[in-house]
Amino acid sequence: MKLVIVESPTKSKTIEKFLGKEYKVLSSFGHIRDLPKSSLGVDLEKDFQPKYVIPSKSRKVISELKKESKKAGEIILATDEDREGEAIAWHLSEALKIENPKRVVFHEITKQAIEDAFRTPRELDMNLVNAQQARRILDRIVGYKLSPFLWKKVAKGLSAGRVQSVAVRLIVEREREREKFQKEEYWTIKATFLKDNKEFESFLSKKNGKSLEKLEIKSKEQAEKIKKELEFLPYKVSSVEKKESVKNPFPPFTTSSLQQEAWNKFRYPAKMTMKIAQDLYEKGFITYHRTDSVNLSDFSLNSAKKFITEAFGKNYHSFRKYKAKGKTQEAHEAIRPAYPEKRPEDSGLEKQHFKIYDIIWRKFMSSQMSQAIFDSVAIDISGGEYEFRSTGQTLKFDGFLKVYPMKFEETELPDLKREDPLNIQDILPEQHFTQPPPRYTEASIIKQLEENGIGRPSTYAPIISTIQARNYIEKDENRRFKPTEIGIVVNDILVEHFPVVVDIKFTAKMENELDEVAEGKDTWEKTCRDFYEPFKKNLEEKYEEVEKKDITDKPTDKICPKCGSPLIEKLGRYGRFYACSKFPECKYTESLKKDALDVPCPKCGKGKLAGKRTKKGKIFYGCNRFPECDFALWDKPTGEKCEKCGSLLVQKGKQIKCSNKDCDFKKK
DNA sequence: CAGTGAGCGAGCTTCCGCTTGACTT
Repeated sequence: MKLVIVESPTKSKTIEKFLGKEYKVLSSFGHIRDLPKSSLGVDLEKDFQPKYVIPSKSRKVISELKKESKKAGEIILATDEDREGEAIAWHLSEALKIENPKRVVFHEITKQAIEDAFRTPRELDMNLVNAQQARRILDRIVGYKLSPFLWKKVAKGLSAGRVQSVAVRLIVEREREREKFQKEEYWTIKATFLKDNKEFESFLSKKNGKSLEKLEIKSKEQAEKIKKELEFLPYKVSSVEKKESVKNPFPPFTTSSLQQEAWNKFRYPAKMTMKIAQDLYEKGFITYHRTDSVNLSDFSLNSAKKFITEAFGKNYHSFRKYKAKGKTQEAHEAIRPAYPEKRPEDSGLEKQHFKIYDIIWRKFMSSQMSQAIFDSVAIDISGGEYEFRSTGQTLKFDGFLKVYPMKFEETELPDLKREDPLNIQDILPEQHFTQPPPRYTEASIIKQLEENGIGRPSTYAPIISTIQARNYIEKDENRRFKPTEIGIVVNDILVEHFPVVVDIKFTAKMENELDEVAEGKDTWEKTCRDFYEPFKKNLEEKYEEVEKKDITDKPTDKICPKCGSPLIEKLGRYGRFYACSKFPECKYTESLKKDALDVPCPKCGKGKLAGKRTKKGKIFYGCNRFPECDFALWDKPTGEKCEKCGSLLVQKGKQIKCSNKDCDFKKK
């Protein structure tokens, strides 16, 4: 018997089918060894020697694998062909004490590819393993050295890391841009012209042959003055430009683009999308859902061709290969339907699962289709020193849009020729204001991180959860991210005192060095040393330099009701609170009541409801006289009362409903 | 994932990346 070990149980099931009876395929369920959770686990005196432990969760897996490996005549490690996959293989060989592990990698889960791969096993690539170790150790040092610094200088329980701190930084910086932003008024001038009893729209575009800048018309007066000038001018067509324009289809999904589209189309949080994708993957509907690759297997390309040709005709099909921009560690395919001929409507899937499968199927199928073709026309109309421009487009050939519908405007312009005279019908000045850059959404922050190479497919969703759990950021009323006060304070400390680590380019620089290690041009120890030596020196200085009080404390003129000493305003993990200046002798604290709603408690009538947090960080609304009154709700009360039963109404998502479980009252 | 909590400073917290599961002393 030959034992094959892969990292995922679903992968093990599928490849077992392709291998003969003499193979047994088992799964490691991801990494099986790691640095210990409760200590640094890196010997800084001995060249960063890591101490690996087997977490309790992996204990059972390992003992099972050990048992089987003793029976096996040969052990083959078939984890993914990337840094992490190579490291898992190495950890397995160490933990299971495998003498001469055979390492096998394949890019595609087909009989042919797997058989080929098994005919050409190689040895473990220790350079690649060492690049992973360097990555792991650097992340551990950054996280486990910076976090305690924050505990000491700001508040306990805080955290910092190569990835999360940059994510928070982006959100804080965006907020600052918004605060700094001064909106500017500007005007555009829209006109309607008439030709053969057909009206069409046009926008003022030039004056004296010079393009009008966006902010050139600044006020109503200015706009009205131009309007007056425009009213009595003679107009004629000065140019007609007709051409074809094309729109190409999009590449198939990666984890990141799937998460973005699921948010943009359905407002699904990344975590939810991943849960649904996991189900679809386990049930065999889609390929692996944690990937940064846009590659497609030959099998899938042929299936797509067959499907498209049969369903829509040959002219709708077009072979397309996609390449990821930038660096990727391509161990998988893009996310695509496992069996492209299985159309969403025939899948038997429902609701959320249907919606996610549907966009995966459409994105994949359309990626192999022809471009859409538009007839577009641009018409310039001159009058005196002014010029208007009208643009129109009509769809000539839908191509991939047949499967992947997109909103676009179709406007048909009348058939005009140069020198045609025109009458102006209506002149409409329109007021606009420049807009501040928008707050990040789950979709746009993931996009931004990915573009900077920060985080991996398996971590985008957890990153978003972590920085919310730490209370660094929160969602506003439009489910967009804004930083909290503690988030801003922590970010500013990191940016001021540890600029190297929270540099947006830090990850990219690290990746370059890891590549050197992977290519054997550099050692992992040197990579760690080059980072750690200056980091250590800086950290020591900052422990001296930075004063906690300066960051968290503000004096107040309030007096402690318990002992009469002054109260101080302090900043904790969950925001500001008042505390007695005589702490620890007097432990009096008081909430700042910023989060109290203007909703009286329906139980005691004396208190008000206030937003609070459970120990796990989940928000609920409870009476501010707790513990004397224990009234609490999960959903945010609106302040109104139910028409049916008189209980409080609450906001649940978009819906307003009654908080009384036995009452079915709903609104909107 | 089906129930909610009073301490935030004083003590065991924290990283990133791979993968699913849930008795263990």
